[in-house]
Amino acid sequence: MAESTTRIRRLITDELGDCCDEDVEQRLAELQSLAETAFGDESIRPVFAVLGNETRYRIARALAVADEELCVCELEPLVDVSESAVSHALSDLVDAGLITRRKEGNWRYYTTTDLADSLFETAAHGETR
Amino acid sequence: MAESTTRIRRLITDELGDCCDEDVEQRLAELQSLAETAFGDESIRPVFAVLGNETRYRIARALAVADEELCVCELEPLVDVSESAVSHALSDLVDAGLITRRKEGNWRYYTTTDLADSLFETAAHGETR
DNA sequence: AAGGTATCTGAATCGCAGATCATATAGGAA
DNA sequence: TTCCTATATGATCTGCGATTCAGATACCTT
Repeated sequence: MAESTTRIRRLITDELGDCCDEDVEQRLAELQSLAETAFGDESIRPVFAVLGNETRYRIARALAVADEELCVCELEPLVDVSESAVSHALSDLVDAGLITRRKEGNWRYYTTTDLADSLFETAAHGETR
Repeated sequence: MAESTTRIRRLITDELGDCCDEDVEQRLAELQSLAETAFGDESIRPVFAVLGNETRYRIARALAVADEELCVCELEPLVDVSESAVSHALSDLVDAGLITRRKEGNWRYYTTTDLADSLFETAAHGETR
């Protein structure tokens, strides 16, 4: 603790020309409050992690681009992994809230959720609004 | 090839009641075209992968929430890893286009790009527009 | 110049994520 | 029921990613 604040103190000194203990306390308190705001809900992080994998990304992208539901056997030729891997990937995507599953007989039809669609759209042009 | 189309053929038969070779060819061509559209630009995937890691996610979130630039020594207390790990994480975030670096003397100031801000915003309410 | 500071970078380690294989489940047809 | 099909799940293994350590770099002060 004592050691961890020395850089912060020097930083404040550089920025303001001077620095007292109170300044350090205040900056640390600000950072603490920042952390609470920023890390309060980390439920979105797994969504990014799921889309970071090539197999899952490709499946999600294919479902987003397709204007219809696709079933497993249609997705399999699009990625270069086993059928089992596709199934695992689909489960992960469903768990992350990025796609939905619909059963019909032996076939399972998948499509993207609004979350996935909006993330891809945002990522595509990279601007807010 | 011959074996990989049998499920597709059965699927089309189930869906349309009948299926000829031409139907299979057409569906496969559609999937091929879908793949080209969906996978044409995968430059965004690393962005998701970068944000999937807790350390990098937290740093990016902190910078997004802060209404000012932050330097490394202010970010370090927010994550529970070594200073070196923070530096690695920052490099990865810069490479992904999620944050920018500004030098000032010995201090490096970081802030988020529009891409990061819009991705967090989109992820937050999970809808397009 | 020399010494100190903040940060970065490369090498090495280690744990976990992502793949496959084998098996389980569930629905349909006979 | 029994057999086949499509998909899911569990176990296992292996390569890669995330971290740390050690050293390098760049900037400032004296």
